[in-house]
Amino acid sequence: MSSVRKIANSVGVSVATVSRALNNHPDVSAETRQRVLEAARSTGYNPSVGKRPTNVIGLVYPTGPVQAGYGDFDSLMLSGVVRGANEQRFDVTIINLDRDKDEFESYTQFFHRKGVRGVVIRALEATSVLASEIAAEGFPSIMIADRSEDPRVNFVDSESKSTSRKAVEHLIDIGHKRIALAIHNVQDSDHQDREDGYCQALAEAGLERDEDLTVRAPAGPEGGAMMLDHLLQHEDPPTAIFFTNPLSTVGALHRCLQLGVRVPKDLSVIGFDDGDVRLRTFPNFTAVCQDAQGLGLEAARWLTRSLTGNAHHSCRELHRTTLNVHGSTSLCPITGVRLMAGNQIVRQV
Amino acid sequence: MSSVRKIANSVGVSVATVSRALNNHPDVSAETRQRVLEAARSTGYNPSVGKRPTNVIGLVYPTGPVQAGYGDFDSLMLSGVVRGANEQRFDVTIINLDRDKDEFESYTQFFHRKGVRGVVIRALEATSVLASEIAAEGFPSIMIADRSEDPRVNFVDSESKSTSRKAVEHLIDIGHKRIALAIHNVQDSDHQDREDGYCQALAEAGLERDEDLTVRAPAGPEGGAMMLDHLLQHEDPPTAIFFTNPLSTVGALHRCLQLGVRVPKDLSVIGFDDGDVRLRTFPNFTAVCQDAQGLGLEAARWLTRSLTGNAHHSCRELHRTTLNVHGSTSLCPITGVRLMAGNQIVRQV
DNA sequence: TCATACTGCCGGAACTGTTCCGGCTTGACC
DNA sequence: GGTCAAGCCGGAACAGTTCCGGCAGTATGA
Repeated sequence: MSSVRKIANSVGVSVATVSRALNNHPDVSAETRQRVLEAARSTGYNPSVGKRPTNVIGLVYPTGPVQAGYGDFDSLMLSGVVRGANEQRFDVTIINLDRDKDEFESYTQFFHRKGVRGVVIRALEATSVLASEIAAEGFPSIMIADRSEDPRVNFVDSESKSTSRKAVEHLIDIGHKRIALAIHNVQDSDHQDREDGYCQALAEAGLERDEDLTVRAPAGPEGGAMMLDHLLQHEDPPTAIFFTNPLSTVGALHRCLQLGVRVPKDLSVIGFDDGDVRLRTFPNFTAVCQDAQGLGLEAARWLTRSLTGNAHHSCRELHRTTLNVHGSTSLCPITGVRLMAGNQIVRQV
Repeated sequence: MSSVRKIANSVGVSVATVSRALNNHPDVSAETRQRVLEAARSTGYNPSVGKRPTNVIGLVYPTGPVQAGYGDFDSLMLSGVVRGANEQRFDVTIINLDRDKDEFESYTQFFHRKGVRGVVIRALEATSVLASEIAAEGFPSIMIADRSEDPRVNFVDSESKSTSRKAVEHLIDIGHKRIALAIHNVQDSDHQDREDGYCQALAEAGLERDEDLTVRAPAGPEGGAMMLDHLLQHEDPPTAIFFTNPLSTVGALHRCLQLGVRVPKDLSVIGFDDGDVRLRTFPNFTAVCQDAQGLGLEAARWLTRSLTGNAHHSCRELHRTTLNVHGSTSLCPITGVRLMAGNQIVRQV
């Protein structure tokens, strides 16, 4: 077991200096600090008050305080993390990196100062680099809601390709042939998955993909409405649309009600959901659902098991998503709906 | 400053015994433990590793791991708590009481073991007693999203009476006279406030309250639909309804779309919202909005300021709510809508 | 030129709290 | 009455942090 005194001996300084170096106090020369940190890293130093190891994991938000605006997702994920940590009697502390992590401090050093033995990293945009850096230091960590090419990075992510495919297959099964894809215009692995699932289902059924039936817009209700308008203005409009974002789906369904497009009689709609959004719209929409709570649960469970010694080496898990069928999908209509100038609706074969 | 050695001296035992008593180890007699705990309480003992006080507050969930199912509320509140704690550079750790609090352990003792200097208590059902007990021990604490008669209890709660009143006044201003109240059938201070606001607005305008226009049902979409049906079956149905729960409002709006009742042309609806639910329905509904994030922010801000010495004595704050007008309210129709047998809609004067 | 003062860096010691080990007392049992 | 076990407690050794003072090097001023 490593301790400040051991490190002090091996480096040839006093325990006071070791403590200062570890806690980022100014009164240490850069050269001494480096030697101490190196010794701490190589001996796997883990601070402990008294003797008891402190059973706390951190939930790390990379950018500022926890962001709102992700709907239920964060709440559910947090709930899962807390439950997962519970199983091994761990507590959860919320850490935000950019508040008081010193620039010259290593992640390991920082997390030790915070008194956590491991961290769950909430993936936002471009968190992958961060996760790689932390993993490279060897600090126990797992990223949640994103994946990484880096083999050292542990993660739990949603796998939405197969369910996206299943969603489109569902539409094909009930007779739809012109199926549109309305996608968030950001290129990440998640959205690539959804597009891939869409393509696979079409190919499998022997349907040609019509590039005109793929539209992109920012996530959000306005984007959803815009994409709907655009698709319905096509001279041979789709009879079904697959939206890859919850709020886009909401916007599109609202727009349908405004225009008088009857869902699902005139048009079938499948969306995405993280939480309960699909149950708030009219009609409730058929959706590919991510299990946000399950992600949190698995991540925290793996991390705490790994810390208590009873876990496998790495975790690179793709969590399954489910297709929940509600009232926004039904048999392909004989007459499709087309949107004309002046927001006029015409039904045509 | 109090320490284990001071306490050991004053009680007349060894530091080892003090530590054991404080940490709930078995090898201490009940009598000794009592004397130690009493000394710790009276001297305001606060454990510290080394010298530095640990700047962490706890977010306490009384029953088990954090519950999902409150929609955005918890996510937003948490976000607020973290931001509020940020200002004084505090961290937040999530604590669930019924996991590892020993039965014979005081709350103070438990929280010290967890290493937090103060707690924010998330009010669920009947948390008021808990908050009183913690306050009685003198541990720094504040309850969030509920209020208490106990003068020792600090809290931040929503004040929904005045805005409920404003909501009903809004309906009266645009010509409505028969305004119904659809309320969650649980009697707590919060719902009492909403009912009081309703009554005050009616009284102020010289309108008689019709008891037939008050209905109660469980919170949730089904309850909302039931209440809507019941009200519209009245021989002299209301032209506007005030719902005091977000999900009830959702259910009622869905039911309107099913029945062909046009909102707001046939019927005006005002609901409640904690987060973004009002923006998910069609039409988006006019709502009395609680600022969940603001509650969290204020609570954590007060607590951390109080802990760092720059705060007033107690906090008994009622946070303001706001009336957000959306598309579910408009001028009182000349012909009202009545629901007949067989779900037939008739319009009558 | 030399005394003085300041700054950067570090060590000793004193402080915080926890746990191991051993000892004392008490009571039960053969 | 001897023995054993359990309950309770103290000493000491452990964990890490911080205060205070010292040492060296450098700048400053008479």
